[in-house]
Amino acid sequence: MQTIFTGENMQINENMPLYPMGVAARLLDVHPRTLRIYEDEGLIKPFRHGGKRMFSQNDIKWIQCLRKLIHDENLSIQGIKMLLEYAPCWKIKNCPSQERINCSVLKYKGKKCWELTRRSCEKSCKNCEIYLKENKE
Amino acid sequence: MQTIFTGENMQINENMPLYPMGVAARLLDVHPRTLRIYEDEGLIKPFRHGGKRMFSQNDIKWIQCLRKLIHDENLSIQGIKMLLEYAPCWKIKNCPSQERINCSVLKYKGKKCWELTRRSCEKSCKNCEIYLKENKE
DNA sequence: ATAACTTAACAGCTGTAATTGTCAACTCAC
DNA sequence: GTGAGTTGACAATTACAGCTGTTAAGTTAT
Repeated sequence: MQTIFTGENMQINENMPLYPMGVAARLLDVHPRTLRIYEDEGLIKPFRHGGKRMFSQNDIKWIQCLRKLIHDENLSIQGIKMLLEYAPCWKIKNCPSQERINCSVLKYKGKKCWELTRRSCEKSCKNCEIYLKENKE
Repeated sequence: MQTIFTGENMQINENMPLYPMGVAARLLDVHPRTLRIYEDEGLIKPFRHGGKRMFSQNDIKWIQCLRKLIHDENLSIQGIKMLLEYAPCWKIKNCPSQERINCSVLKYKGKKCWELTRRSCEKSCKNCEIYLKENKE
């Protein structure tokens, strides 16, 4: 059984590309088509393994946020795209603090954080005010 | 013939409450109901003369912007409301400069400028970078 | 007191954005 | 080379936000 992880002693984290399209769609209870549309719109940027999309746990959580914005907050996709040019996602969503803890997207600072390479994002978040606040105790 | 303007030697300007509901609706080619909905949503704030709404020329122009955002840019009302918390209207619309000149909303700086009392808005706009840029020659 | 407007509050209509469905062609593991 | 799952590109469906229509009651001007 070969895995796509080639690293040695790699620890599992939220940014690893774990789920192929079908699994991600089932986890989110949406049609795979929907996820492809989100990608076309630039709202998500899953990894690619060969030609195939691979979704991380953070991708899943971000997509859950997206769907809340669309369905609970009545934002249009176009509106979300514009909002993301002015504010990072956690400001837009304004999740209650309970929910914030579960939403790891919040730990990353900057616009369109999911578009950053995970590695650089992971490094810089140590200095992120949100990250520090969430982890001070 | 009594007018609602009590001032002496008042000059006509874009912020005067000139149009009652029916006229405004006809100017904008929408149902009066629609304008009341915009107000309920907090997107416009027409003057009141007694109980009756009175719309200024700037109100009309701002509503035209609103309708473009909704119909041409596919923003939801909820999306516009959220966007206005992060950026002034002219940044959201990103009108071509030709259009900007016609849209006097652009001359006023600050969030939700149409919610400010016109008087204070008029005063502060002299220092507004946008206003200065538009009027430097 | 009449006419022409307004108001708020109900419900009904409609366009379309968001989502789903289907297809043939392809990758890849075993 | 078979099966399970993917890809992109077509179209069909559907849920609902935005808008309109209608009503009865209230102003205001003449």
